Amino acid sequence: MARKPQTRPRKSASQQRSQITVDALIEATARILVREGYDKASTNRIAAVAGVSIGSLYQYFPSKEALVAAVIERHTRQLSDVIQAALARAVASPLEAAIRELIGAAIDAHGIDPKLHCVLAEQVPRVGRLENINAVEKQARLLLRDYLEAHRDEIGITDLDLAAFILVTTVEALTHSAVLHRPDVLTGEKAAEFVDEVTQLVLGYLQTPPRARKPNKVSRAR
Amino acid sequence: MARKPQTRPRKSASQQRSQITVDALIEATARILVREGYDKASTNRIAAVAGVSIGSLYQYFPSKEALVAAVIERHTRQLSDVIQAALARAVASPLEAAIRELIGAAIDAHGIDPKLHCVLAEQVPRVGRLENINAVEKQARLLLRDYLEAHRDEIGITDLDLAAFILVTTVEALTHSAVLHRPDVLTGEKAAEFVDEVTQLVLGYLQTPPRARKPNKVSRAR
Amino acid sequence: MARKPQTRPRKSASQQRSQITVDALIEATARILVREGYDKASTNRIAAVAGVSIGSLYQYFPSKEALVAAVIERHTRQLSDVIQAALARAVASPLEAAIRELIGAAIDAHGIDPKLHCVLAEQVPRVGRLENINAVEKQARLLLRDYLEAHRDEIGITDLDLAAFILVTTVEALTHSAVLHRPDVLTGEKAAEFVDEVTQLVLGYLQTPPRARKPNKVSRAR
Amino acid sequence: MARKPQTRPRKSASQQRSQITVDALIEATARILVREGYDKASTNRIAAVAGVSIGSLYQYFPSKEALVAAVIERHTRQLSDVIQAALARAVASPLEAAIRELIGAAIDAHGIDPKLHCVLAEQVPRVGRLENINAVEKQARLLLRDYLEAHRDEIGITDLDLAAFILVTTVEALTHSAVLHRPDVLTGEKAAEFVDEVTQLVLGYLQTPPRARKPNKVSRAR
DNA sequence: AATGAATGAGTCTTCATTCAT
DNA sequence: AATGAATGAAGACTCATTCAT
Repeated sequence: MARKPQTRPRKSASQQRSQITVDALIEATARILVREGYDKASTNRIAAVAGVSIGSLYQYFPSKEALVAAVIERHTRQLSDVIQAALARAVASPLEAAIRELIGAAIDAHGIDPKLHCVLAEQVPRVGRLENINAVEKQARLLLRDYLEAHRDEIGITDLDLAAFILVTTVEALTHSAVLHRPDVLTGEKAAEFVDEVTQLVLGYLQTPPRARKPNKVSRAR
Repeated sequence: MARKPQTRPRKSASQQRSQITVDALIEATARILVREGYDKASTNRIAAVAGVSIGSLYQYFPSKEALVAAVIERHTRQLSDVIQAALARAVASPLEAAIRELIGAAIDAHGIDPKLHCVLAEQVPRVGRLENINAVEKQARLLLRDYLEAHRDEIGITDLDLAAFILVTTVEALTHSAVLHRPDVLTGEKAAEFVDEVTQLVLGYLQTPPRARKPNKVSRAR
Repeated sequence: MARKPQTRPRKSASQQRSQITVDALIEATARILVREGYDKASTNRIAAVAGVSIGSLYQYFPSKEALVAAVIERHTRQLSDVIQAALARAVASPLEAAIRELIGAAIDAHGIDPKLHCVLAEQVPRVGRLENINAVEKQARLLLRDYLEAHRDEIGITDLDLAAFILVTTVEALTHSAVLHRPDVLTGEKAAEFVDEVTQLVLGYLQTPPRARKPNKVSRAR
Repeated sequence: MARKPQTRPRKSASQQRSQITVDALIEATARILVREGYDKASTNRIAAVAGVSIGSLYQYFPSKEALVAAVIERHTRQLSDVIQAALARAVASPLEAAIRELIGAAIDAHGIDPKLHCVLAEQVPRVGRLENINAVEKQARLLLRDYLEAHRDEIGITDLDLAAFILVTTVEALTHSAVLHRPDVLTGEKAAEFVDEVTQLVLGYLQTPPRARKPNKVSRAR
């Protein structure tokens, strides 16, 4: 790779140029997805918005799908960074602080590019390479499980996989749904209340003593 | 709709025939969505599967969007019926039984046509009149709010709108996500455990005495 | 098929309309191939020349290849008819008359649409469905072989497969090449001379007594 | 071409380098034509296979057509050399030996790069300057005509142009067709038989005494 | 009403060729 | 000279929708 010293600057220059093109394409895709929706995101339109020829688009992305996948990946990486950082901070914290950290991270994550997040969640067909939109959640599930394991004696739950699944799903859904349907609760002083409520929800669940649980069957109506 | 009895039998007959055609088209659309995905659901294909000419399709539905909207509406109505029935039963029940009723209803609702539910949720672009997929949730939120209001003294929460939002979102998300990612927890004996856990989550939240809540701020990392 | 009597005329009418469209497309393809060459024969251009929308083109032909294949088939069928008829006449004729019949048929066949014949022979890539351009020759080979078998005692050759191969290839090549490179020998009084010469070539070969053949090796230069 | 000896070594060096590049490009083109067909032979692909940048390709060849023409020319020259050599040997030989020489040469020529020969014959559109694939035949026709002229008294034919045309076309077509459709007759002991048969065909034709020819008309069916 | 042939705007994608570095 | 990024005209093909019968 670094074998041709004299061509390095040249190559570096062209690599830089390529990178600019690639970035412009991803950015244009994201912008179109947000502003006009998935259906309007045709490759020709993306190229035009990126200020790049359609030929260049196909030099870097083999298909429209690959382009959208790149947008997803970029967005996912940003989310992931926020979540990772929060969980890293949380790992040494006591239970409640950790939970608050997690919830705060979820809110922050959903604040990264909310419009894009919605489009990716609602309009992009989860098929082929595009189905790993939920990768972040999976990852969060695993990390949280580890945390719960380390704090096993503080909580009254035995099936930690299930608990992690429930918690991550709940926190994600609440944040996501709040962004979409109740953006008011995420701004100003209401935000703190929202965090408190969700913390309460989660904490109450985790700390329930095992004996309080009654595993009686429910008669489910057909 | 089926109220007009014997009068004008001829027209009634043709109305009936029309209804059959309409149903066939909606059914064909749903089947194709499930079996082949949104992208493959072309109007010509739908007409063919419905055993109807493309011309007739456009006689009853002005656009492809209208067709998909009809599928959504039909599915939504089915979900709605289940939820409504459960909430009607729950309205006179004590808190825990009501919660279990709600969770059971959510699970039942997701069992109506899970494949179609997923496709509608994941592949159908939520644009134009197609965005009322979430109408059921809205309705459930209102009904639940009424219930909580009636049981205000049993619960330690003041913002009932927020509480209803949190509960409905949580239960829906957990059920939906379980169907998609952890179908195992919804079958056999695990199902009861799942209901218990979610009940615990919800009940613990609702019953927390107001004094136990500490509204201290979290330092949210950027 | 003939079950719906009352719709017959209607259906027949639309079938007729379809047939007109199909014919127009094949004819347009052939014309473009002749006038502008294979490369210029784009589906959009074909549709335009046929006075038909591109959508209709794809309603009847799944691909450009299918369209060209249809042209080949149509041309091939015409050639085939001429050859078949000649061989049918020849089957009861004595050797020389049969040979003359065959050569005459080859010339007639090449006169059907010489320009198209050349384009098909020279410009159409023999790949996929398009490779059976040579089907006619194959068929002629088999028919001729049967004839030779029936006249075995008049000819001095044992390997009839090889003989049929040689004869068909030779006659086809001479006619084809004459059309391309020496069109003069196929018109006017020269035509008769050409037929005489080729007849002589073929007849001389077939009638050579076996004893005249000397199978001595040739030293082939590398 | 390689005549300029030691003078100006620098330039000579670069000329040499250029020649290497040119050869690599022609070779790459030929290889791709053979391995993947005409359609897959894009200029970018050719440059890549040749280990040369697309820019350099266009430094040496003004168009794709020029590149393919160079391949044709190179192949044609190789064929030509074989044919020329054979005819040079044949010029002093008696009739039968000369004929055998010619046939052997045709077979050898078709053995030079049979795959490439087929691709050039079947897939490369004969348009523009690409149509001189048949140049070799033309040349052979002239040379053979001269030979026949010199041996006029041994043969029973008056129209030597026509005779040369018939002979060259026949021998070429038989060899070509054998390579394509009956490769078995060109290998092992069958090869000798094939040469014998073709020799017989040609010799029989040439030696027919004029008086044996009967120029009676054929009634050609329309 | 029903039919299905016809429409054509618009999509994805390729590839010969140019040109800044 | 060499490089390879960029270009964009053009091609194959799809599909929602219209309309003559």
